[in-house]
Amino acid sequence: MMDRYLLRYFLAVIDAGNFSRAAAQCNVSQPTLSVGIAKLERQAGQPLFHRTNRRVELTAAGARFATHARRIEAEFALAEHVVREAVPRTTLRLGVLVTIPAGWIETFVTRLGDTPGRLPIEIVEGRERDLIEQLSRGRIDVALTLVRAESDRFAAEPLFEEGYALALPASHPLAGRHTIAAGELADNVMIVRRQCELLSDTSRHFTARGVRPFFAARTLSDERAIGYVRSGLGVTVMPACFRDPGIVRPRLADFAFTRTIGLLYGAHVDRTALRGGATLTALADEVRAARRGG
Amino acid sequence: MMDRYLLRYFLAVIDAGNFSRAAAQCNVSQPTLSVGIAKLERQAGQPLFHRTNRRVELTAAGARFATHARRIEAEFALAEHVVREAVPRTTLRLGVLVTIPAGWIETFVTRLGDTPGRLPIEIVEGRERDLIEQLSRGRIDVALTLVRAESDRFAAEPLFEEGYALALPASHPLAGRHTIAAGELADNVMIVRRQCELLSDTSRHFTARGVRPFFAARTLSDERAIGYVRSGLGVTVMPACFRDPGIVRPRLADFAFTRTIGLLYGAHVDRTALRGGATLTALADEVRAARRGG
DNA sequence: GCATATCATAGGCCGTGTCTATGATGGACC
DNA sequence: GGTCCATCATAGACACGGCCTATGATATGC
Repeated sequence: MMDRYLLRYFLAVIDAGNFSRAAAQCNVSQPTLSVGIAKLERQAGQPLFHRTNRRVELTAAGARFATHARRIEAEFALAEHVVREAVPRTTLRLGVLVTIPAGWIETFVTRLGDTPGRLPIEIVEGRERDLIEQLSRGRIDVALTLVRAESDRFAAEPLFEEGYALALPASHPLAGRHTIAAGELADNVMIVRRQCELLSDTSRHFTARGVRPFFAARTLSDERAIGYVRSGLGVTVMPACFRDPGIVRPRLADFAFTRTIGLLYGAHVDRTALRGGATLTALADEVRAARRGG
Repeated sequence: MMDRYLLRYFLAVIDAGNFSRAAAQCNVSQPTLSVGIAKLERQAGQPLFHRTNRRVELTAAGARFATHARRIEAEFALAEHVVREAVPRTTLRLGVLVTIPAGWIETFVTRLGDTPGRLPIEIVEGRERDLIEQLSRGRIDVALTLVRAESDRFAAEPLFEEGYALALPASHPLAGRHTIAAGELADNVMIVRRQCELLSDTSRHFTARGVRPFFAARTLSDERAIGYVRSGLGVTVMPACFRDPGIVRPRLADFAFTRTIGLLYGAHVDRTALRGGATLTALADEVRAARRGG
């Protein structure tokens, strides 16, 4: 496995023009450097230098390799430098729970263009556990996701709390009702939102009440689920925040689950610095506004 | 000095999520990986992971470092790959002797745009010895420079031979003459072309004939030298190929030096492949045409 | 409170990168 | 043509350090 010190030998030979000077430059003896280059060539599978007496010249393979070797060394130097100095992040990596309406994020991103002091943004979608994992890996900086009382692993900023509700087509016989019991939906075809954080609870709720529906669709997208509902394919249960002209959202009786949506901050980020930039403030405002007005 | 294996440990921890799984992934024991990370952190000057029991999370420094670590690993993989496979060069790196008229190269580059099968080109200027060094280092592929009989280090393709001549302003008293002896220029102010491959020979030629002129300018650019001559600042000696409306080029008596201009091919390049592409053919044609017509 | 998971520490083994010493080869120079 | 000097390659010894097993410290979960 090609090691770094071999690259330094290699580059030194290129720069110095011969093995002896290269060895001196690397603070090793000439034989050491010689076996090093030999080892590198063995690993490369072919000679990297043409040894004529009096001087060495790169072979074609050596010339190709040199470009990458230099880049690697430069990147090492940069890495060693950057790990010490606190360079501010240039992009905000935002995780977004899949069960948050896509429209909110679209609006947020659209309006972000006008926000002064905004950061370039990078969005990563995922389920709750995906986002938590990405957050702990340092792959994202902030997650717009569920905030749970028991999750104290990350600094949390709750934005709103909401319940879950049925989603029926506007033409559904029960569309005018305010609250509907599970039993009343016994004959209804249903749609499974596979990404839902409450999937098993919902399933349990119905089976416990003797309702074992046929599932007309299993989807990972809430937008498609809404489309199916609107078209009359079936009904489903979704977070209350999802609204659409073609569907109604009556309560499901005795289904008291709620969720709190908010921001979770990765352990590696400077939270105040992120809030200082207007980006996250804009996101929080947008989410709250969408929740109220949606 | 941060070694490659430490980077692999580091990245494995990020990917695996904890030290034990990372160690397994690297085929080392957990303690080995543990001391490896500790070593890396000591070299980095600060912790890269937040160790809470149950899991590890990247620190801010760790997150910054991770980007570069991944890039380095990717580049290593690429280097190992590229050194084996013969990927054709995508650019032709051309060295050009500084004492070759800039206009030739400009015309060549301009016309190259129309040449089918051309390679993107990258030009490196330098004196003869600079180009030879770059060529042997594999930094350039071909050099348009002096071809000497005794230089058999590189494959050579001569294009033309020429002498050297005086350069006088068109208004100079001796401008009409075909040949001028050094002694006739005793009172003339001269211009030193510092980059000239024949500088010392020229100087010797004059001093040997008792001419010790005042030097009005020392320049590294032939175009500026011509400008000085044209403006009447002084006279100089240049390769015969330099022409300009404002100057005349009489011979310098008993100055029999000539030079052969041609292409030198780096040891690392596949010469036939390069000629196969139309780029070098175009260059050779252009140089010969400029020489004839110039 | 025991079982289980985590990462850290200690001490010894051994691979390998390093050294010095020497050889092989090919100009340069008289 | 023989000597000198430069080049890179090879051989054998040393020792640093990366690796192991064994054990400890600490927190979580049933």
